Amino acid sequence: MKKQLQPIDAEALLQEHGFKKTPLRIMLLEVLSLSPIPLAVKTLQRKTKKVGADPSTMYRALNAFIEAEIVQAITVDKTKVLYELVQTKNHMHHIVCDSCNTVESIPFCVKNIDQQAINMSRLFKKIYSHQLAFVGTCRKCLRTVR
Amino acid sequence: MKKQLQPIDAEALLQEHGFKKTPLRIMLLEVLSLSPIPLAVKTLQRKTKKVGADPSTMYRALNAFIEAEIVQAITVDKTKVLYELVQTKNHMHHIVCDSCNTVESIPFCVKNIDQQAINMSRLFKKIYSHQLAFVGTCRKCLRTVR
DNA sequence: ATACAAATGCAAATGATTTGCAATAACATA
DNA sequence: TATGTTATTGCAAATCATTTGCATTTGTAT
Ligand SMILES: [Mn+2]
Ligand SMILES: [Mn+2]
Ligand SMILES: [Zn+2]
Ligand SMILES: [Zn+2]
Repeated sequence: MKKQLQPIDAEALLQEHGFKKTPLRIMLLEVLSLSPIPLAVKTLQRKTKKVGADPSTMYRALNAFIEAEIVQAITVDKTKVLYELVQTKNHMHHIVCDSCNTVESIPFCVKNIDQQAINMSRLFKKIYSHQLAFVGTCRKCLRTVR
Repeated sequence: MKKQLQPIDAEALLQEHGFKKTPLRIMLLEVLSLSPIPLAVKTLQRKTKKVGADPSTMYRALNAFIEAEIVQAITVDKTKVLYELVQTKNHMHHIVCDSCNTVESIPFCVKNIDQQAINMSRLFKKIYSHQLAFVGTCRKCLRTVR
């Protein structure tokens, strides 16, 4: 069965975190909540064009959300930053196409992965989180590219 | 037992890849090969100060090495890019301290992790690589910070 | 309706990385 | 060892994403 995306109650979420309910921030959270994949700033700008916000406002909103842990930035490689809502239920990992840069989020996590890492570490004795990203070539690109 | 770091034969490596043996590139590879952790550009600039290279030269060298797959860039979060030699023997994952940003490389990999990801993917049927980074607070910072 | 703080737009600053180009250094080979 | 070819370098300027200062606007509580 396919995962159903629920539009978030953006206004409620903003209120919970003490943010004012502004058009951009509301739309930002809605766009993010309706996306099955993490989105680049450029994409977010395009998708929220209707409320016409300045780039600086966009960045300020995203950083405020990250600070509040409503949103997380995932960095796939050194040139690509993507934003997604923090999903407390099931955290996500990602697969990136090395050809078209398509990103797929998958609710995947190896059990005990953190503990295994700890066991191998000299410097750490506790881990709070981890980020795992896969790189491959998506089916579409496999057809296209050679 | 502690992992022994072998200084690499930088000149041979450069030759194998058809690079000219210049002072900066030789020292860059030596510095990277002697570091137990991936290094930031600033650190590399400091550690290769003796050969006095322009930043643009440093970046050109690093990008050439990445292109040649001698070096890989790992991106821990959206503001931090680190470089390390590609270790064909045992690929690395990383643990980052959320306080002091210390990075530790660990030769750790969950078996079959790629296949498990594939099984959950709609868009991909093959994965070439993955990057896994852990975040915690290192022992030193646990003592220091509160 | 008023008052205050948060959020915004705009322009300018920042900072890391890249690029064009002329000068230089490395390397092959004569 | 001298010479020619090409990769590599330094420098300055360009680029690009992101951040910041500040005056103005907007949201919200009273
Ligand atoms: Mn996980
Ligand atoms: Mn691995
Ligand atoms: Zn693709
Ligand atoms: Zn630390």
